[in-house]
Amino acid sequence: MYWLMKSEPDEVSIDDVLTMPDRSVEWFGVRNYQARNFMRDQMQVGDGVLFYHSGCAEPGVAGLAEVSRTALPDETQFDAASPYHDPKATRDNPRWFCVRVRALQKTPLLPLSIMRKVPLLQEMRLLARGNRLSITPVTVDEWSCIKTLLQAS
DNA sequence: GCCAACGTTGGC
DNA sequence: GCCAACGTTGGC
Repeated sequence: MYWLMKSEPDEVSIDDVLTMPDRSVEWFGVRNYQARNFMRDQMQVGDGVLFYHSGCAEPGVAGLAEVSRTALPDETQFDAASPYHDPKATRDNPRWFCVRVRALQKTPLLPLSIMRKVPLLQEMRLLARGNRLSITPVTVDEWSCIKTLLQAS
């Protein structure tokens, strides 16, 4: 399957991940049940990932990545010092899970503003009115379209 | 900084 | 189970 995963570049950018060991990072900090369920129940090793920068001056797809490990409990939920701490989570009954994501390459930025204008992308979950999900599925057609756009730029 | 949209919480 | 209040997301 294919996914789009949002990250704030001030927190973890595509450049950051490319400098990490194995060029990969735990996708910690997701605290939304729908996004959690995608990671826990559906994401498989090898799934394609559009690495999206959000909450920044120019939001958009900034790189290509892949799922490199299926979901495990998100350690930050147990860490009282973490902003992602969840007092209701226990080791025996974890609430939050995260996959590991390996960056493959940085790409020229494909801005959200451009994606909104591409006819083939109009049905993207990302573009749906009021969408706030930080992880959204991407269809095969959308994936192909975006890869073409990235190569063209 | 604003604010629309949505998710979660908690009283009832 | 309802729903008002509140908090968060995230583009602009």
